[in-house]
Amino acid sequence: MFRGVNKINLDAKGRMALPARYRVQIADACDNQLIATIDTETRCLLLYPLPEWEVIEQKIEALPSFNPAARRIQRLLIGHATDLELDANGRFLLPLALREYAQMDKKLVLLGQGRKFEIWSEDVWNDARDHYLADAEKTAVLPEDLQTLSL
Amino acid sequence: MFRGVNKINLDAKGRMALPARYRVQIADACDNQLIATIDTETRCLLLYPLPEWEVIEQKIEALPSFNPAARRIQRLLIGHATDLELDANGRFLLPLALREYAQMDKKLVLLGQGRKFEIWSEDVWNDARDHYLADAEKTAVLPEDLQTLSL
DNA sequence: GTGCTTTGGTGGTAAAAAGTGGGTTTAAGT
DNA sequence: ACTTAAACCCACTTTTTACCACCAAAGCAC
Repeated sequence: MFRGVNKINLDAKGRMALPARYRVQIADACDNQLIATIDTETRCLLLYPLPEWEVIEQKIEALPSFNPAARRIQRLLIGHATDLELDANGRFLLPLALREYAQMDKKLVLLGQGRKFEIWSEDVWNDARDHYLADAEKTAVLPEDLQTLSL
Repeated sequence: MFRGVNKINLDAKGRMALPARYRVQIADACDNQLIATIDTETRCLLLYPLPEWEVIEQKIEALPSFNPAARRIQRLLIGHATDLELDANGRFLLPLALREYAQMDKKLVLLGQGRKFEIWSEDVWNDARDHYLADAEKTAVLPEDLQTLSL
């Protein structure tokens, strides 16, 4: 399970370093084979260990192709999915197209999200985070499970 | 079950010492493996023994990713959750991002809350405490169980 | 009550690891 | 063939973390 916030700098070549504390976990989960794609709801990127992604990809592919919403997801998610590999220093190159989608400049935030990571432009993340903290989604309907969740 | 209020000082590196009276309990509850994350309602932190946290995390992680309220909780709670380990002197390092969220400087308050702890900036805690004492929440509707609770 | 011992809290230091930058080669595309 | 970009490699700088030592306070015994 991946957790936590990490401030990360993108270097001049568009590379980012995976924080060291995740390296062993990544190494034996997927042999440093990662997949990055876009989040369809928000301007951020999703980062999966390859085996984890393959499961999701299969589910997406299995969706009925005559359904417009399904087609949308297929094109966006699978269409933007990119194979990444860590270099000797634990870094990987984020493709320009994905960086542009997520409005990234130098400062990024890597967010552990269980089986995957999210990568945000720091500015975009700060806005989203403040928005969430300000109860923005509270009025939204909560899933049954969540209403009884005891922290 | 964790109980009690403890005044604690943060040192220059952002480390805090776990009060000695909780040490044995923590050691055999979770082998000194703790998780800190943010409280979404208030500017304070939550501190869980790892096994305790994992139960919660699994519930949150299983929520549907296309539900906005679920996404909010996932990003805020799992996104800010950080693994902590006690050093040889019973201290752990609070990540800068969490310290900033909870507006912490030097003086903290550690609050036993059953299966978890809460960590507050002392100033923030004093304000919140006074606020509670001043009946601010009295008009709110009490859950059924609470109405019949006998102290 | 006084002194000694033990335990908890605090601060600092040094070694290791992680992050960062760049240069060179190889591949790819025009 | 030439230009551009990505992969690989090497080296430096900064940060982190593990370890050590000291001080203070509390408890115990005499």
